[in-house]
Amino acid sequence: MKEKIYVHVADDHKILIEGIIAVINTDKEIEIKGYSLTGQEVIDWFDNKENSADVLILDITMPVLDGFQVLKHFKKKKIDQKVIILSSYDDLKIVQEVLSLGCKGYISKNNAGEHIVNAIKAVAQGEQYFSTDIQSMLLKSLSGQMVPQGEMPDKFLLDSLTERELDVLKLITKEYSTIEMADLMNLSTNTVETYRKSLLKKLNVKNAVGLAMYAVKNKIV
Amino acid sequence: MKEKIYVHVADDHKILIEGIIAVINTDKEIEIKGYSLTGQEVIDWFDNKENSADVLILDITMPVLDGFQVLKHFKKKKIDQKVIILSSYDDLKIVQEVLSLGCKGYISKNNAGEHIVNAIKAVAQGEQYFSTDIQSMLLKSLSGQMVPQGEMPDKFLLDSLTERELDVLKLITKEYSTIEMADLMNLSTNTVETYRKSLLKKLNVKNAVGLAMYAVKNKIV
DNA sequence: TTTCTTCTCACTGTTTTCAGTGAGTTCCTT
DNA sequence: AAGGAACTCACTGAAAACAGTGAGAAGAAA
Repeated sequence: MKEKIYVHVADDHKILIEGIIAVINTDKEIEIKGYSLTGQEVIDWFDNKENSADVLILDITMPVLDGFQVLKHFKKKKIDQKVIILSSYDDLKIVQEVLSLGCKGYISKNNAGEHIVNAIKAVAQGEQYFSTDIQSMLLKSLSGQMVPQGEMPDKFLLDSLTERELDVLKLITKEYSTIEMADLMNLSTNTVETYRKSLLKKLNVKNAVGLAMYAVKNKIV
Repeated sequence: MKEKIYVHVADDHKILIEGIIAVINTDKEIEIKGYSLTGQEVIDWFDNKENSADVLILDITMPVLDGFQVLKHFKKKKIDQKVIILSSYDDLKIVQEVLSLGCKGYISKNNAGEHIVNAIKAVAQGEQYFSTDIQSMLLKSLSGQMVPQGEMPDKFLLDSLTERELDVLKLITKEYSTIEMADLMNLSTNTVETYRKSLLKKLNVKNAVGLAMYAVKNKIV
């Protein structure tokens, strides 16, 4: 028999906590050790030396200190608490934010039931866990298929660039010189210069730095 | 009984292909349909209308058109071929590059054996698949935990920059030339050049683009 | 067939950046 | 008072980027 995994749950809706407890109780390896209804309660609970949990299930939106602030508290105090975010918002920026705050898992409430047990076990073993919809979102964002809300990439200009121009643009952002690019692409330096100048003109910037910044803004790199 | 999954393998080392075939043959659901030793062969094979495969296992480094170019070919021809990259390079940039080129899976050769069958099945079903080491690398990069090998942690570098150097760095990202900066800051061009060179040295990059990219990565701009 | 785009390359010149070295000033700290 | 860091400037030479113009080849589209 394996060691038990102890879990603390935090969400401002008690009915949801009860649901989670019900799901978790179906698994003999996992045991609930208390719950909290606000971020403040979470912090207080863990501040008490007598309390501890292998994994903390944490909601983002809570009154009196939200999930972010709880994570920030752990980070500030250098407490290496394993946390799984249970969120209703499938927003890339939120996911990235909590990841950078050291959380180890993220599951959306939509399909929490099917994921929560596996997530707890994975995180307890030191792995990371993301529900399938979050995973696919993360991968899309990585492969540049995602459009961050608010700032639309300049589709117009972007589409006006040819394949070769894009190749050169990418290499420029990697600090390649014209000679190096020509070498790598098996082209004449004159040709690479042509693409470089064409990029400057099309994107209406005045130097290579402008090209690089454009590439960054438009998620080409 | 499920439908068979047909797979084509491409790698310039025949011994590796044989190994993969051996592993795959242990699973009755999957069947090999040909192999290629160069990127050109892959393209030719798929260009032949009589040939097809549910999944293509593709090496990156190959003579006569590498994996990148094969992916580009599919993209250009708007062929929605499911591809799993089998690479010896666990480099974030490469992973991102092939992801943006539409590949659906990425496993490193280190632990290909344990992953390849699952990868094929997952991708065949339309999912994405990444071996655990690649996954953790991707997640680290997302949460900003990635520390580029060899380099000093960026906090130190960033702190080592003086006020004036930061001023110049910011202006560089705005496409200012040395003369323009000198004018704006009421300094000699020589002075601005000094800061510029100091930045290049401290941040260990080779040109202004490198400086700009550093500034972006470290949210200076 | 003609037109258009893309890709390729060349030539000439100017401007800017990069590299190395040296040095005087102020201000802060020990 | 001495040392160090930051700020300032100068000079030289090489390398790279930028600017403008022109043009042939291949392929797709009208």
